[in-house]
Amino acid sequence: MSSTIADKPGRSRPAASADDRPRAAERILNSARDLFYRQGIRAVGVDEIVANAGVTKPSLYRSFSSKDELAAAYVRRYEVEFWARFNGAIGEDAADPKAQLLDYLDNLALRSITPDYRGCGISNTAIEYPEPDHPARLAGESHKAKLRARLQQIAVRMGARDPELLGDGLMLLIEGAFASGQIFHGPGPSGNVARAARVLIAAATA
Amino acid sequence: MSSTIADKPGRSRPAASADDRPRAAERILNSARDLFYRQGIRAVGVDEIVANAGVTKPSLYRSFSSKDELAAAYVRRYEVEFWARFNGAIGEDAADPKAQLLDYLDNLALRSITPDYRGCGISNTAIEYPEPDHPARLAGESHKAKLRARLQQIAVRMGARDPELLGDGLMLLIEGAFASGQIFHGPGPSGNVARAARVLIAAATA
DNA sequence: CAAGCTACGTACCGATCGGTAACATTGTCA
DNA sequence: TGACAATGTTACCGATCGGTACGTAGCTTG
Repeated sequence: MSSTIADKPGRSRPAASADDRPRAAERILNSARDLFYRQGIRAVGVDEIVANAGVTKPSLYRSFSSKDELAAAYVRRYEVEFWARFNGAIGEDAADPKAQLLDYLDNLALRSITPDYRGCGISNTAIEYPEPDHPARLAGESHKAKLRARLQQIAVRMGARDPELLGDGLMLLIEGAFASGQIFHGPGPSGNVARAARVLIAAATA
Repeated sequence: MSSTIADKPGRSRPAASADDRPRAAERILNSARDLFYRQGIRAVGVDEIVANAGVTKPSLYRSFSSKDELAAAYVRRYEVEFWARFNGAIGEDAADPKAQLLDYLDNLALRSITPDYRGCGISNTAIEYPEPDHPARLAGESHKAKLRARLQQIAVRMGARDPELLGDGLMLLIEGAFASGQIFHGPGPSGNVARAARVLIAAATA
């Protein structure tokens, strides 16, 4: 996958040390994931990342060529987690895509009204980095294009008259929940994302 | 309004110079508005702001106590511009709130698919500053609460059966357009925001 | 054992960050 | 003319930024 992360070195197990604690690169990416998601990428310095990971700075730059590349690795990893959750709720061969999508949205609604909710790490990253050639943004754009296509495909399987319109409507609701979920304190508009989607789906498939 | 900005000093016109060029505080806020919106707040240094404004750093700190306060002033100013646009499309006493809201959304759809679209400066700011007591975030949260209430009020006037649900659905679509409009390159999901809203409104008022 | 390699740490770099102190200049008004 | 408000000028501060040169511990293999 990502050539940025050191994979099997010479032969057999290198096993960093006698203990089986994860290798530096993985600890760094774990640390970056938490800090980037919670505070934003620009708000977190590389010193904080390595301190939180229990490693030192050169270890970071041996596995990642720059902070920008680490941010891109963070986005790619976030995408894996996203699809795990999404596909966990909505199987590719779902018998009832509508019910499964609404399951996902119910879950999103619940998460989005928790106090420390921070929305989608990928959307947030794209907002932090408008430069069109930033590696993290490029990874994020590719992910969002996949999600849009996937929602359109689900709309087809739900029998929508205009699948592009329904897919985009669902995409807007989801992105809206990502954003407003981290702006409102108590239960905000994102708490109604599943209900709004239900209305949209019903109207689009009636 | 904002006590951060120097307002009428002694009496009559102070008029900084013989020329009628805007005062330093206003030039700085103009400069910050453009740079913050286009690049994000954390990405822009105060040196760049003052250079772009044609003033010097001490002038900035005479009118704004910190960069964070300047960011808050930027949000408040952005809010004024937002309501000018919104209320320009949707009068408080609109005869046909549905048509006027769809007008606004048509316009939003058009803007959101332009190449350099950067979404809502206030949403972006809230995403950049998750700290709950940051002055710019506080100003942004207050604005979004007002917008939510306004959309709910419009939903009432449209005769929605469940105005909170319709208002929140519209809010999610709008925030979704803000976000995805700056993620997708060509025409993305945000291009369908007005159509999706039309479907939602029709179903909610049928 | 000694070479060689991998994985890591110590210490440091120049640049930039937000912010300030002290003083000079200009225009307005009384 | 003299006080005042507003801005510019210059130089500086400590902190933090992303990034790196270089040394070293420990395992593996001849």
